[in-house]
Amino acid sequence: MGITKTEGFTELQQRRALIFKALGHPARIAIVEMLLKRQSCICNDMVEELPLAQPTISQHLKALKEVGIIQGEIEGTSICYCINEKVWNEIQKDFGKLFSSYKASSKCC
Amino acid sequence: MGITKTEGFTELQQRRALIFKALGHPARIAIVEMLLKRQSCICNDMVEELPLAQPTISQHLKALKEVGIIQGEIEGTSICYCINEKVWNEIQKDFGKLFSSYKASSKCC
DNA sequence: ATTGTATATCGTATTATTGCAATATATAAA
DNA sequence: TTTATATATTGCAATAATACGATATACAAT
Repeated sequence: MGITKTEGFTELQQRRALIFKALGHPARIAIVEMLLKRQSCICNDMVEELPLAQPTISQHLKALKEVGIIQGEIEGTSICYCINEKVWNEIQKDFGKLFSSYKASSKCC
Repeated sequence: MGITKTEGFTELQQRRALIFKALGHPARIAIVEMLLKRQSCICNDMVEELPLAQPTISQHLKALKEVGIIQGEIEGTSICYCINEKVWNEIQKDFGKLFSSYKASSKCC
């Protein structure tokens, strides 16, 4: 139905899914990569670097902002985006835990 | 348009986006978590544990299999799924690199 | 052969996502 | 005030994703 069922899943599972989903688009990956590379924030630079129209990029920025991965600050006539340190660290920690919980096994496959 | 533009993005950006997207649903997170917890593989167990119908779960398993995160093996009348060790380690490494490339900065925001 | 069990696939209704043109908004500069 | 620049929002068309009933497939047991 296009609608995602949430009942029956834990809060953590839902949160993880939302974060992964937010990063599940090449444009949003590219945006995050830009913000990681230049510690200083950007904005119109993204519109010039990415192969998408300005409204589309604005839309992707909004999606990343909604889950807390990035944040923006007005700076004159432009807007300065950057990684949200707190959220980023939380994600890094949680994903690290998730990925390292794997123990190889010959029990199957 | 519902269709994702790929031209203009690197192979790595696209690969990362596909992995994140594959994990961007609570059911698929739950499936991966089950496979992480029990080293031994599962199958019908997922249908019994998850709050979704069997065809829906089969669909989610397919999505995870398509990006290589999990793999299945026929075992009599049932199918035994498990994490794909090689792919999992690759993802862990790449994501680790991505997340650790962040350097906090007071240059903005 | 028939029955039961386990999965996958098909078809389809519903909703979400993507992309962009047009437009609105806001600030800075002239 | 007018103009230019930077972003966001709206509206919409096209496509993808989600969920599930119905059905197909495959094997095991009787």
